[in-house]
Amino acid sequence: MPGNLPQRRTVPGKQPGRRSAAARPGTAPATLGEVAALAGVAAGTASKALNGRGRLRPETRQRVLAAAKELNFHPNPLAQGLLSGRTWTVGLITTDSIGRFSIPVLLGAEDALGPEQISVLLCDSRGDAIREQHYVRTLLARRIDGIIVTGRRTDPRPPLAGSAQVPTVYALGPSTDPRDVSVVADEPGGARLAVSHLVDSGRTRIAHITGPAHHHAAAVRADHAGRRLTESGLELSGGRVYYGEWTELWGRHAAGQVLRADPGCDAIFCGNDLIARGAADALREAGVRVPEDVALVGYDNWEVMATGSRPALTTVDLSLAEIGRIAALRLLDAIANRPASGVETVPCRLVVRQSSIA
Amino acid sequence: MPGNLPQRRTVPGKQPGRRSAAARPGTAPATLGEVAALAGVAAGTASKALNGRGRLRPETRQRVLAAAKELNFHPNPLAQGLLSGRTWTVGLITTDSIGRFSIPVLLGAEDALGPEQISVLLCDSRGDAIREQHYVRTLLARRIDGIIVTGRRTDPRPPLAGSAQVPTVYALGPSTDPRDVSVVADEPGGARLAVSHLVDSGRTRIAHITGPAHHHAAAVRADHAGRRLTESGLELSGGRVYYGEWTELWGRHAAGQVLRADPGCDAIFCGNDLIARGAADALREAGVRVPEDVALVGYDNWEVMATGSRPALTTVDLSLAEIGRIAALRLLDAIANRPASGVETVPCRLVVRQSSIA
DNA sequence: GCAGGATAGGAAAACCTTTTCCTGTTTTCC
DNA sequence: GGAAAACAGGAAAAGGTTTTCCTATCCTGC
Repeated sequence: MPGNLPQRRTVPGKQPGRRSAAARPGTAPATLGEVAALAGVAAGTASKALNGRGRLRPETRQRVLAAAKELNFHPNPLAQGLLSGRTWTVGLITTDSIGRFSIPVLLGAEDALGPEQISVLLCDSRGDAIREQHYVRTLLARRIDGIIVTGRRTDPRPPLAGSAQVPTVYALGPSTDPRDVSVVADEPGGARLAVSHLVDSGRTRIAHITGPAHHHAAAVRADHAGRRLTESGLELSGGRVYYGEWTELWGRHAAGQVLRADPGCDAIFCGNDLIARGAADALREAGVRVPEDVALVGYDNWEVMATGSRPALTTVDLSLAEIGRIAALRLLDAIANRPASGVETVPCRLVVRQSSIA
Repeated sequence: MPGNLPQRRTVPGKQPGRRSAAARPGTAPATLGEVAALAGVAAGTASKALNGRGRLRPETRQRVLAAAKELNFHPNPLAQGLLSGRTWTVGLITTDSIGRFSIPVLLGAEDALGPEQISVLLCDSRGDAIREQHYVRTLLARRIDGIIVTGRRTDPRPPLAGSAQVPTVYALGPSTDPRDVSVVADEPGGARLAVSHLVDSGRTRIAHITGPAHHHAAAVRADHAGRRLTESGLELSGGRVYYGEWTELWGRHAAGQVLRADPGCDAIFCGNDLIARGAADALREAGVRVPEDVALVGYDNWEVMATGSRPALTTVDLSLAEIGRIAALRLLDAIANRPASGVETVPCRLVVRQSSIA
């Protein structure tokens, strides 16, 4: 009974099947030389046939192609990389361990990189500068072709130390260095979208509850929400922005404050979906109907939160996948020596659900 | 007009700075030859010095080390890989686009792989078998050292097609083939943990609300919750398991059903945190106090859900990071030709919060 | 019949590192 | 003082692919 060995087999050299790793019966991947031998040509010729270069008889080319197919040949990317200086790999460094924001960005990036046969190495710095440095070094040592930096905050961040050695693009949170390439959400536009929606549906006493004032996202959204109100000749309900936390708890508290400050308030724009959800709960429990009495708009379009809320939340979608996709395109540009710089903005999208339908 | 071609130009050699990719002034990474030249030795000798092999005078070794440091030398992993047949890269294929389950697994795996200098290539199949096949082929073509397969479901899944060619470990959702290596959560133990907690705190009329009966997780949790009750001489409140959806909506509905079926019910064990959260809301709105009147235990420890709930949820943590870590260790074993097989179980952990504290 | 061009494909270098083998040189011991 | 052993480091091959250069064949036109 052969093939019944206890699977040891380290044996690097000697044997024809020499890869020590995948010791399964699985044949070691075919090499170009083997393809060439089967087709009866030289290795160089086989390379030309497979890559469509050089001058070959169609017949010869076919023979090589057939041999390659028969042996299930795939060129060893390590050898290719050694010559071309490219690895067809990019690193994605994120500070967002939960993945709430970075995963959609990653998926979008993959969509753009996949057709280029580029894979993504995911590195989670967990918000730790030391880990980030470590990952940058690791990625550089691996000779990756480029780096995408992302995170869960939209605040500008200092450039990646060491990123001068390789094309780098910042997604969602821009670099503080204007010479870097950054792709971010159109936060001002998102805030205007939300407020416009409320104003257009006839609301006039609109409050704004949001996260910590020192968070870029909170500040920008509040700023532009205010401006948009002013443009319609309106003022913030309660006369101020309710800054706090990005939590449901704060949403509940703040909704109460809003109602006390302005019992006639007919809409609340919340800085994120958690806050909006908290507000929805507090309003319902205070006997205020949503959306009939008070319309509610959130931000982020965090599906499970927005659809789990009662009622389901109208909210601003950051188009994270699109941000990732465009970041990847810019990275491809930089890799191909078409460098750019500056901040590119991706529009947000309003997703209308029950919480704002009058 | 030469050099003005429509961008074909691969141009490997010729120029001193030959890497077309990182065209920044950033110097191309130093090669071993350059280090050797600076140290005044042959390349082979430099290699020995840096890798601690061969017989060298300490002085020579130091000279090489110093040169390497000065040039910031890192060996080109492509050349190393070409020789060793390893890429120090593993693929992680997930079906969980949201990342709720796969990201913690990934982080745990990274913790185990990092010290081995192994990086993770993330591939999101988005639950599509075609994409999955595509990714497997891509990973194999890249000569990755191994694959970890994970997802958001705990149901056994068919083995990865083509995985015979490379060490593979299944995390969270096991392979249906018992010869494969799988690392899963101890679902029976988790369910028992939850019920034991309720029983130990004096609850006797315990209901169970969970997801679809055809989901492995729902079935197993329900089964073992029931057994644990039987062991204490108790029966399910309502006399049956409330199967439904993994949603808050179902949690709210079902909580109402539970109360109608057994007004004396004093605890509900829910199949996940969304359901538990829905139940918490429904109970509160029905004037039932949690945990005083009815204790509540969820499952999954989805932080934002469990802590956002009123009251915060006691819940079963799947130890996802630990599952990822162990899966990575098993993969390292397989890569090092210490193959194993079968399903390994990782204990769950009860996280106690307000919803169950009497 | 032959010069010269077009064609087809082979040979070899290059990429970078590791490892094996081998050659000098120094030391040790009698 | 000389033989053998120990030591230090160089030379070269290997690994798989791509590209460049070169040779051999076949035409074409005279």
